Amino acid sequence: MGKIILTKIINALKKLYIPKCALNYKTDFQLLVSVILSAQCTDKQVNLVTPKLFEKYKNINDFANAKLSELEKLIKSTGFYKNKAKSIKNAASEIIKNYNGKIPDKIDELTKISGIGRKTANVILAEIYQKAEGIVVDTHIKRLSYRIGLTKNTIPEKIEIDLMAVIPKKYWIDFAHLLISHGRNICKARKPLCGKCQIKKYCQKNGL
DNA sequence: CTCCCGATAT
DNA sequence: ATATCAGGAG
Repeated sequence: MGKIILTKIINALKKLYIPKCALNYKTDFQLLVSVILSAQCTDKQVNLVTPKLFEKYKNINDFANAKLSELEKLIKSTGFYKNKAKSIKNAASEIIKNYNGKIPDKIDELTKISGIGRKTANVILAEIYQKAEGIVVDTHIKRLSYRIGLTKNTIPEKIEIDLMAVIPKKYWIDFAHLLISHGRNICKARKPLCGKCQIKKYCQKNGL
């Protein structure tokens, strides 16, 4: 599986999807909040709770001063709500305290913040700063990368290293968006629609 | 490795 | 009834 195949896959997917984030947000910190909420939860479900959430908490200071019980109530339907509420409040406080309220633009600084891991940090860098220090590896990218044959690893950090080795850096951000779209629409976790798959000929499973 | 955890599809 | 969803911490 070389870089030439990767380019073909990316070009084929570009004809099907617009490489774009599906989370609804207006400010940088709203994006950060949405990404934390999206852990083990669909973007659709996140977009259902954020309008009321961002109405109550207007900015990073509001989130830093939020009452956990109130925050939990508003994000409950996204699951893991106690952890997520703490993560959001903590991220707001740490960014105000250590970064003067501005979200860091380096992955090492982002992942130091409790509640922000490698996947969340990669999304934040891509969305806010159009910058890629790594590649987003979420559940879709993990699944599709394995099925297509881009990696034999199952640990996200190792998958990320494998992907960085074969994907030209200028495609890192689009690659993640495109694979996630294809994962949602065709290459589903439970019942993949291989008969409708437009990149089947590049896939190691090739319809199975 | 386990725990966190609600909504939806199968 | 069970698997899955733009995961992360201990």
